[in-house]
Amino acid sequence: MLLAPPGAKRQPPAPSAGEMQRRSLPIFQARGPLLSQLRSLDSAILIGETGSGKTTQIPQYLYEAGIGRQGIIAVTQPRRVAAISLATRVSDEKKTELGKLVGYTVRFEDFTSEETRIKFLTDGMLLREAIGDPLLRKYSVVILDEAHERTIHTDVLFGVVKAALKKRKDLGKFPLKVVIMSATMDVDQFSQYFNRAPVLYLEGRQHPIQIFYTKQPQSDYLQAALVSVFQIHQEAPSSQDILVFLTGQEEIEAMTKTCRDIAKHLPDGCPQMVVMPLYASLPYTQQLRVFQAAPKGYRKVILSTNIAETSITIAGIKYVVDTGMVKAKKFSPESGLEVLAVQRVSKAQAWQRTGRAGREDSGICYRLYTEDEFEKFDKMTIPEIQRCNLASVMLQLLALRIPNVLTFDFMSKPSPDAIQAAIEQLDLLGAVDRKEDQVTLTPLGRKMAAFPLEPKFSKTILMSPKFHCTEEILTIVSLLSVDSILYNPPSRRDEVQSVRKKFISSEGDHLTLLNIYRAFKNVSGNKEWCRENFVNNRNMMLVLDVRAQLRDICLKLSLPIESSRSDTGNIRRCLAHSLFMNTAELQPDGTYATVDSHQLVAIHPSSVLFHCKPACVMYNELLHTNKCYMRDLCVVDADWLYDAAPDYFRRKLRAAKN
DNA sequence: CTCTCCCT
Repeated sequence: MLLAPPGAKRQPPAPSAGEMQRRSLPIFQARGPLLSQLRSLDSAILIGETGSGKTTQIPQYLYEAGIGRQGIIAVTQPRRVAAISLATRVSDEKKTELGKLVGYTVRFEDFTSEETRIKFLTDGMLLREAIGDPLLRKYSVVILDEAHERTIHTDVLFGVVKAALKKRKDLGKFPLKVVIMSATMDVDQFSQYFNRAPVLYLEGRQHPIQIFYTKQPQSDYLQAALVSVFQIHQEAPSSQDILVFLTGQEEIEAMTKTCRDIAKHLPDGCPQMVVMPLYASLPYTQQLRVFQAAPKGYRKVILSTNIAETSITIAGIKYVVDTGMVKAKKFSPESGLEVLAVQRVSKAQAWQRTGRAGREDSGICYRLYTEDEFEKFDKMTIPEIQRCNLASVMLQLLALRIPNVLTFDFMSKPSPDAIQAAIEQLDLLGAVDRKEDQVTLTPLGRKMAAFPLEPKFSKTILMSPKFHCTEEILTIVSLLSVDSILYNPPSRRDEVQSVRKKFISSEGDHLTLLNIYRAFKNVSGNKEWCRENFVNNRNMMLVLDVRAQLRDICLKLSLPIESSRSDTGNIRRCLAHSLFMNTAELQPDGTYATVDSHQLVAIHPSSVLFHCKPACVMYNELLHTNKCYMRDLCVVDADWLYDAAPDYFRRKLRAAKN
């Protein structure tokens, strides 16, 4: 043997069992090429299916190879639970305590320290950090994972990291490296966008899944799903569970009932069946039931929305039944309306659903559409950034000091109409100045950007000291910025109504919610009270966290925090300052029309004002489903609206005269 | 006479 070169280290100890396990992953093959690429280049695209181990291994490879030791390696995730569980797993693999070398940051939870070098965080969290530091100077490497999901935050981050990378290169210090990790989609688009970054492909470890299409197109996907479930049920061993993808709560509850009824009258020798609904607004304890194994001799049938596509993973699913339908939001910039409609899934989404059958073993997927129909599905789901109101995004870009937000380098550009509509909304709220195609943030706008909220909510908070009702506005905004705290099981409607009566305010939903919050605080957040009053305890706990965070921001901005106590007029006057563009008037024929565009709208049946006919209302949002519904309403005096935004209403009056 | 889903 040759002499070791000077300074060479001694032979490293033999790899441990855990280390051998890590080396056996298929991704280990990609280690060399990836590291040499990232030593010489700024960015790389990594394509690999779930199960390739890329998310847990790549950050460790980079760290172990000493790439980016001078800073932190960030790994973003679209979901909180993913960020938390990945950090836990990687810190276990490194045999370190969570929060030391490996940590995570999500809203309300920060498990990092001075020592942290690998940090998992939600994409929304990194975006928020970027407002304080657009160059992301803490980070040496940013890994954007699950990029194919194209969440609105990931899409904005694409532009933010691309700009930061260039700027840091131009400055000639702390180079930033960017890794985009995605499933097998969008590859060319990613590479093009990141200056023709090289693409590495990784092998996955999926189990084989057999796919069956229907021979004929199905006119009734619910009927088809029902037939499929019971066909599988009569043929397959009872230990094999079924996951059915449907579109919404109502549909799922109805189907659950039908399945249970049919299951009662099955022929002898047929296994028993447990049917479980699954959707986001279901109380947490009921969601947890889908993880429990069914008793022996029983088959588990889960009827789910797209929550089971990515957010919730259930073990032991052998069969997936895909109706090919999904309920999703579309944005029409012309009308400025968000439309929630049942529509076809994309091919990418269909593959995601199919994959849910092969997580531990081979699986079977029944697609309730023909192969020809499938071929006509869109390749990808339209990125969220092209389907949403952009007011928040534009405010964030302005806060990031992007030179010209109107020409921001999006990977998939939203329509100019959507961008204009967002700027218009910010202008009405007083957040921006517009001069010859230049949009800049006002001091008010900069304060608004400090809140993790929709601009109209931040505006209300900032106006509240003037009305001496900041305590109440903080509560109302918190209640409105989480999923509904009200649990409305359709089968117990009468019970819900009678129990809720005591909280109802004739002034509308905002004050009704405030009453419920106050009652909840009076019993110190009692769980039993929540159950009895059909209040979603988990969401209510979230409200407390949100409120505390918003209150902190108010204190940092030195806002005086007062309570209006029983004066509800002041609260509504304050709300008018941010909802004045969302108002509707009662017409002689008993319908409502918006003041802004004379759109025909209706009061949503979930509103406490549903059976009332106030002359003038303001609402939080319009949602187009069967009808165009106003959600979360508040009774308002026309005079207050005029006081809140005189210019706006003067313009409206002038437009009406012409 | 009713609300896919995630996130700061």
